[in-house]
Amino acid sequence: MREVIESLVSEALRSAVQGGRITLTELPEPAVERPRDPSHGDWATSVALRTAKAAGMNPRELAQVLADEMADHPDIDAVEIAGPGFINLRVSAHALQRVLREVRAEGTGYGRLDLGKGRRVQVEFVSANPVGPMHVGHGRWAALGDSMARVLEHAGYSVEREFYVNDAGVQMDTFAKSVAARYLELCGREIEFGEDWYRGAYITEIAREIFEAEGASWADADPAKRESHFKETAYVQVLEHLKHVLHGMGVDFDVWFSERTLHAPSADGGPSEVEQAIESLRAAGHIYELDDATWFASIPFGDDKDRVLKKADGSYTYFAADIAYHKDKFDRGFDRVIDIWGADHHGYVKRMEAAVAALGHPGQLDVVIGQLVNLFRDGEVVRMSKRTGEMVTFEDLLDEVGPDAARYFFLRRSTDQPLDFDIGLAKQRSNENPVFYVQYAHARICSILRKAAGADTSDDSVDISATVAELVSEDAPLKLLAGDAELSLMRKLAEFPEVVEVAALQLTPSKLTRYAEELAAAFHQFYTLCKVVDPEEPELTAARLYAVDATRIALADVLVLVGVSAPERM
RNA sequence: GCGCCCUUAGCUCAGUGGAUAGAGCGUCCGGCUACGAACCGGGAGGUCGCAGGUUCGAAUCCUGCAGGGCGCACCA
Repeated sequence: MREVIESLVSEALRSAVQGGRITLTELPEPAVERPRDPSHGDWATSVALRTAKAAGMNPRELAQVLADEMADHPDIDAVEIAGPGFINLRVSAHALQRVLREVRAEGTGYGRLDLGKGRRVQVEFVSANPVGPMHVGHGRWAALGDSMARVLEHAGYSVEREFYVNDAGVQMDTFAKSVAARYLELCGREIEFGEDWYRGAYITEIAREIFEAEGASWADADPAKRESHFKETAYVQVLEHLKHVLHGMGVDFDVWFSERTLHAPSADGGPSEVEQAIESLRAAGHIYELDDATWFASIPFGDDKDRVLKKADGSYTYFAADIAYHKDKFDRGFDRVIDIWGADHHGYVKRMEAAVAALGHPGQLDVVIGQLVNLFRDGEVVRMSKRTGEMVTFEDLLDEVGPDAARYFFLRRSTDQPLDFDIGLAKQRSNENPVFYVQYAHARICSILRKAAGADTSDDSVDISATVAELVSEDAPLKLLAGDAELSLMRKLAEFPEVVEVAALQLTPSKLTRYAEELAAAFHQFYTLCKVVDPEEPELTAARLYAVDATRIALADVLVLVGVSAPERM
């Protein structure tokens, strides 16, 4: 619809210039927007205000010339000039009714766009260290990343979801030591527990599983061998657990990328990917040696200071591995890479962007910073601590509120806003809970359709799509849908492709929950004012059933992008 | 000290340089002998943190200040 309006305005400008009614050396952008106030119409353009000076006319005068050019378009009912020189356009009922046909024809594909033109995008998110349970923030990244991927797919990108597994490095060793210590306790040994070791109850659980499976045989083994064995056993367990929890919220990854593979020698025994990445930067002239360390000159790429890649002791920094990781991503052919990180990593963004630019992919990395989650229960802050073992984990939260409420609440705030998550509210089945408000609209529609079809309302096996196929006819006289509530509903349905576009361009899936609530509200208002099933008005009933079914489809579509179910009954 | 994010109604938050700044909750008033009242309608409630600047026009862009959050390793 936006394109239609934009070309209408551009056409009016061109025609007015050609006809000599205005004088411009250059045609301006159409500057089309949706007015905040619905009484100003469906669309407005400020083009007359912006170009009045260049055209040497006063804005209202210019607006009048342009309005005259636009008046005859079949999709436009009214063109009005308002305020200092806005041109307000009202879309015709006919054009809105056509939207209903579009929604039903496209079904789950309604709102699909070709912004991506099939370009390959990778979204990397969660990437929690596999040394313990995920915290609630991980849940937020999971919901955010997965919905972002869904939106990008809907907008025409080819998307892959990836989880970076930090299976190398000291936190893995700490993890192994911690598990080994608990294991030795179970074997009845006295142990000394390191200060920075992990103390969560889950460590003891893992140790117990190993103890039960393998007995006390490792108690007298060489500590290094024992820890190495425990590391592998335990981390695989944790990783499987992470997959399981994420899957429980409907989040599944295409690729689980192991950090270790970056450090390992190549297949033919040559240099590792980390070494190759450094060499590739060296070849491009971005590497120097200082104080026995190898440095990446990142300042020229906008970083605050240059960064060490290889330390004086010969080992590589985490950043070096991350550069290799991102080089690997681009080597795999992605046109665009999106990383979702917690706010506690924002200091890392500049150097990563610098590295990606130095590797020859400037501007192809987007880092989305997600602010943290504060958990509340009945107004009280719930503290999270990775070490005390008393934290509320992402899994705990999911068990308590369920995947629908969890995903919906995680998406409801914009990403750069810290999220206050109220467990009590998420569990409430009341009008205070927005996820139920939206799902209720969908269930209510299904109920109307069942009722209209004369279906037995107690029969749970009634299939809604079969009901619809029988009930809703393409011959329905949609021109009868001309009341305010009906027009508002159709306007809201028409907005969906724009919402997908904005969410995809700005990487802000939170727009979806807002839209879902607006669409649900438009439907509830329509329902209150318009009786759908009326035996005395068969024509009107047919038309309204058509509109109701289109709403059902669009609600289901937006909920798919959010990642929340669209129940037929509640 | 430096950097990033935030500051909008009593609360939680929307708000792509446009018109009289919006929603939900809370509060007050009203609506089921019609298809799901888990719903709908209406009222009250604002110096958009403060001060400058840019322009036809600023909650939005720029600068400074204040308050809050998070970071500033040859850690990962």
